[in-house]
Amino acid sequence: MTPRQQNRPNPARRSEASRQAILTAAFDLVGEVGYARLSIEGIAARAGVGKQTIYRWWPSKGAVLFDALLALAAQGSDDAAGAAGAADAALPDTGDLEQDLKTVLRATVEELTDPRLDGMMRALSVEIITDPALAALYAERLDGPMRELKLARLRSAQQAGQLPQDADLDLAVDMLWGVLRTTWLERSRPLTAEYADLLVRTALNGLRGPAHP
Amino acid sequence: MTPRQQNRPNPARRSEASRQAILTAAFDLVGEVGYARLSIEGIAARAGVGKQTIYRWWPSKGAVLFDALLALAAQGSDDAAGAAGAADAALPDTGDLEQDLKTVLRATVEELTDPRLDGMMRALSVEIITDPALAALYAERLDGPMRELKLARLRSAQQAGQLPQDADLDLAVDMLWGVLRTTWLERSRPLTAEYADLLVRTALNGLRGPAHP
Amino acid sequence: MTPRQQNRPNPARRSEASRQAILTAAFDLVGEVGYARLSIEGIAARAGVGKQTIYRWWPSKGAVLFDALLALAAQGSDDAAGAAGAADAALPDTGDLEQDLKTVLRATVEELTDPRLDGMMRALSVEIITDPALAALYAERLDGPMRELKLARLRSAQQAGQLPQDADLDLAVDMLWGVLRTTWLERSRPLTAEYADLLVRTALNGLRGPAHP
Amino acid sequence: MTPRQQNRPNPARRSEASRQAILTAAFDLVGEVGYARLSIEGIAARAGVGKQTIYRWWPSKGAVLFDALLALAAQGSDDAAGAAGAADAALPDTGDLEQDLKTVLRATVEELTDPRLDGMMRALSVEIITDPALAALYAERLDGPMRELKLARLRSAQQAGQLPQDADLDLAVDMLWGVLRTTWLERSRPLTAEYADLLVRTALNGLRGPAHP
DNA sequence: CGATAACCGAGACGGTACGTCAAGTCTTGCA
DNA sequence: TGCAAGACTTGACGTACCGTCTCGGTTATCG
Repeated sequence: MTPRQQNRPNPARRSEASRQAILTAAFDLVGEVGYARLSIEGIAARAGVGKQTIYRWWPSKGAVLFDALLALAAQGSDDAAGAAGAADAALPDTGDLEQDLKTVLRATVEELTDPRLDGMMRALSVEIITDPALAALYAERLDGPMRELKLARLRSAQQAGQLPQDADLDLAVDMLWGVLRTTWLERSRPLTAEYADLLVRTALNGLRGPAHP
Repeated sequence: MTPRQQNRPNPARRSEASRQAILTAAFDLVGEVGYARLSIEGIAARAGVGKQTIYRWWPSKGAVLFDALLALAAQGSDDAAGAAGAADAALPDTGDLEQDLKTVLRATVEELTDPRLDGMMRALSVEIITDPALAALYAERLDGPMRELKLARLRSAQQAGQLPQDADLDLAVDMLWGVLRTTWLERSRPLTAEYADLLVRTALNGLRGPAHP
Repeated sequence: MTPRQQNRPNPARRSEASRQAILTAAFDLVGEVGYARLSIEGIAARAGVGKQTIYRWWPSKGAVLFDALLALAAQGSDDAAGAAGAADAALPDTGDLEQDLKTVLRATVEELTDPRLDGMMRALSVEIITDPALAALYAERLDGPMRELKLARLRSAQQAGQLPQDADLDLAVDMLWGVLRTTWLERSRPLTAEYADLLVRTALNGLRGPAHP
Repeated sequence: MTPRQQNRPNPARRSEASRQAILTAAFDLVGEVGYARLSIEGIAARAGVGKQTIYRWWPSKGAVLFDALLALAAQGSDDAAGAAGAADAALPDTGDLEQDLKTVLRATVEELTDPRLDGMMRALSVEIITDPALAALYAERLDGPMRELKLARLRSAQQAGQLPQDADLDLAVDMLWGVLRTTWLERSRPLTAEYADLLVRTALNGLRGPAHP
């Protein structure tokens, strides 16, 4: 028997309408007022919901944001390359690794430039930085699946001989998307398609192995 | 004539003791209770200072944290490699770029593992993500000088023929320290000396190799 | 035709077990946590009953308390002199009015000193003060019958020539029990048998007519 | 040295305007919406004051009501016979005890008939019934002084030979005003001037007559 | 005698108010 | 005037209950 958590509300009786309203309100509000002025009371009011309905189902503001993003991902599962792409999606694989990566990173740049997604992602980032539990959840549910897609594309390239057999693919992912993420978070330089291209070129060089051993 | 700010208190009459007490209290508290529970009132109380004394000299909690880190950097200016190293410091230059970078990144890993610095840096990161003005200040006063040191070391290697003339050194810095930063912020994997080494090796490959093969 | 209330539950199908459990829980809880912390949710939980079962049969918290006291009275109908004595009981009538009244008021003092009854009566008093409808119900169902018993005893004394024919017996009841009640409610002095005795002596004097016309 | 309470706010810096606004708002609101719907938030909002300002200076809603009534008493100190009469006031003393008492009790009836004072007094009564600490405060600060005035008048009558030397004057006060209070609280009969007169006549009989015949 | 309507337990829901914490502003009195 | 102290308004926190409203699951008549 699967162990049951006790004292928890019964998910079977959960109001789907309220859940949707809350996630939508959270997403809308974070885009309108930003993270600093985002409040649970505000979300509840906007969603036309009692505060307790939020506290009943989510442990923290961050968890709500997280679910809002998850819902967004599930909804927009057609956009294979989307940062919030669904689990069954796949990165493009035309055989040309560099070109494919550029396509994907340009799309990511596009997303992070959209003010609503920018606000949402920043808010979630703050929560993740602050709350290790949420960070773990994020790693498992959002970052994990996404990373798997990326790794799959790189493995495909590896099998095609475009990357060395001993390349650290995990690190490759960090280099490509991690750098992009830091640059965006710290606003250290404008995010452009050119920047994405440069990133891909340089990182791939590093992975292809020593040019001058 | 330098443009004058009006309605501002007179810095000449500022109490240095209070300033020091506030910065110390901020640093201590962020290490003890974390960012989420850090409050201006708490800092003022710990510093034995009126709240107004904080509001008089700093525009936001983030600005206090920022100054606290600046003070820390100034104080520990002997540690050339420290993330908080002073402006006149320099990165080690033994002629062996890879080894030097490993040394520096290992030191950075060390710092980010220290709970007090970890707390402080996370707190500041949150503020920077949220507040573009603070991000700009950070870029100018802390990240900028540090980046200059890093660029200097890379330029030195470039002149020594260890890096191509057309290598994008700014991007190199992003790849090395930016990846480290993301990994730390998201706790996506444990920060170790080995990870630092791997990072250096791979990134240098990317820079050394032909960008346009 | 007797007009029927519509939309009301069918009393025939009412669960007696639940009714008893609710009244018992209400009585126990008011004794344990006091009026201020008494809640319908608490009563329902303690009684192992759904909230709706309370709302279905009682219009307010006060009404529950009222019924709880009524049930108590019906249950303890042997104690003729009890404040919660049953309808068919009678006050003692030995022929000695003063002595009989002292007996009854001492018993009342005894009851109001019992912590559980004290809590219950205070709670009910609060509801009565606040809610005129409940006050009317109380007057009709609890205070009324009790008052009738008291009046009966006084009338008996009147017929025995122990009280003037024109004495206002209603006022006499107020003077005896009303004063006791106020003293108890306001805790303005300790409730003792001696106090009861003094009360009886003095009030009877007032009723026996002018000593110095 | 008088012992000082610690951790308490400094009364010297208290805002008199806020204090007045709160007491006025409490009095007005209790008259408008009644005790059941009276809330601290409501009082704060009506007074244009932060909730914390109420919690800073009063321990409970009852304490606010108490002070509101005290303020009312101090303000209306001219009305010597008022239930809220000031400490230096005195009951009328024309030499005719019965007439004087009728005058005073009629005035009390008048007050308790005023909807605003009725609401206020009911609210305070509920709090007093519930909270022994407030009951003690009430006894000391409001009921005590008032009772002293009443006792003074009765003592004067005693010296004039209108009451026996061994009459229990405290009980006399209970009989006169206590009965009135219970009748009012329980709404057991309409409060009229006639009722007040009857009460005075009967109670005085009890006191004048021989306690031990 | 099986359907079908009701009560019942449980508890999710939109709300109101609670009492607390902290934000940022303002005032007072000391140095 | 800078400062410590702290009272002020504001607003959000997370909790407790309110009274209403489903949900399945027993009963317990009635067709």
